[in-house]
Amino acid sequence: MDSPDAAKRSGSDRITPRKYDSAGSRAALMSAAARCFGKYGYDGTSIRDIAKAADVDAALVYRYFGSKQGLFEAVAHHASALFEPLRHLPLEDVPDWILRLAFDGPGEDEIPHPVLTMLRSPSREEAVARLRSDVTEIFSEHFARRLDGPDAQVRAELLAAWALGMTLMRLAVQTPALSSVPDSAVLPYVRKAVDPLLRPCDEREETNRACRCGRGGE
Amino acid sequence: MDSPDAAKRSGSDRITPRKYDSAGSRAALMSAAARCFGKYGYDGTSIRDIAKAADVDAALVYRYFGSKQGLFEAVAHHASALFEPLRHLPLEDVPDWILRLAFDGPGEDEIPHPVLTMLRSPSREEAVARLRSDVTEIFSEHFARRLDGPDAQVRAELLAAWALGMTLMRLAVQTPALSSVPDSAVLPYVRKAVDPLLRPCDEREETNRACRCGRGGE
DNA sequence: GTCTATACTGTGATAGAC
DNA sequence: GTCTATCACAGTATAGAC
Repeated sequence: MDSPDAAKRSGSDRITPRKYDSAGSRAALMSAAARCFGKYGYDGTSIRDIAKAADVDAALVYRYFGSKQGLFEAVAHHASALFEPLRHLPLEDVPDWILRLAFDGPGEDEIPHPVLTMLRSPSREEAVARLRSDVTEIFSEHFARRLDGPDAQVRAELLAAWALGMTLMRLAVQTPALSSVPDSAVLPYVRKAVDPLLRPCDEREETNRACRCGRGGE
Repeated sequence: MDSPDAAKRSGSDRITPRKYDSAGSRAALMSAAARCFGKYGYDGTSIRDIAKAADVDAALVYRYFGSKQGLFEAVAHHASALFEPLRHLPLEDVPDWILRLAFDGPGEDEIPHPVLTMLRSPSREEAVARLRSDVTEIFSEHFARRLDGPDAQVRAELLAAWALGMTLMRLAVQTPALSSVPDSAVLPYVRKAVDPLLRPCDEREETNRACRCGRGGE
């Protein structure tokens, strides 16, 4: 944790106080902060941790972001950006999109999934509240209106639950199959499991429903 | 949070250093710790927070549990206890059980869901690792062996993902419908969505389908 | 713009009085 | 068994030198 070369000096020497590159320092801080907050949560990461990971002085956090909270706000992206496409997505594309929602996110070293960051930062109540309102607005309200039949809101939230569960199994629990397998191996099952949620009831056209296994495009 | 009667004195006075009730103090600490760790995570909870919530002196934590980590270990129950019934559960009962897994857990003020506690305590790496190994052992390994057809491990983990997603939508994201509706309103949809994961392929009763996947035995 | 030094608070942990 | 006092340190944050 405190290895001698932790600072990762630029090879030779470094008497000058780094380059004078405010934009670079700012970006480095934000990148490191996103990683740390996502991995260890808000309370589990200190300003010094972030600064060290960014190879930048800790005081710069306060210069550029005012406080630890300010930095968190700056890097805790709204989850709404992830969910936005659902607004105008044809219903038949929803299963595939749900799958990508869970599988497209970066792996481990890159910028972490915003939902994971918020779940791991329960003390940032505003961030959790924002996640709740984002999910509610897009799934429970907007998308539910596009669903025919009863219990539309429940079904819409079950859809979100499905995506959330797969995401966390991959990124947080890191279960062997889901975190290693390509999304193509999961797609058919997601399609079949999500499908009943999108239809009004069970079998409205039992003959036509037949087998979607063979077809389904691609 | 700091109301004058927060201490909840036993009615009249309290000059004596509480009752001499080691078992009671111990239990109060464990109960408060479970709540706090579940709500705010390991790093978001201090020993003094727990002691105050339990109306017990903070030093007793070290007397009874040795350290903060010790207390966490004592209250961070193995998730395996929750999953254990899956081992000998008839396949047709699995959908209902999955639902109860997500809906039976206590609401908000009682002892929180162990999975939520672990997700919110990323710095207790052993706890997270134990959750992973529990899920892996019971779902990916044991239960997957009971599933016919290909991709049994993926399907078993998708089942776990489904339960995890519903649980977190209710307890962490607190989405309006799922966190208020009774489980009976969700049951039919969970049944239909989970069902395809339990069967080898697509159709269950329609035998004359032109499904290219293997045949649905049974 | 960058870094050092430091103030101040909160935290985990311990010793010892009662 | 319970509680007070306290230590050593990590944490956020600020002031100011360079």
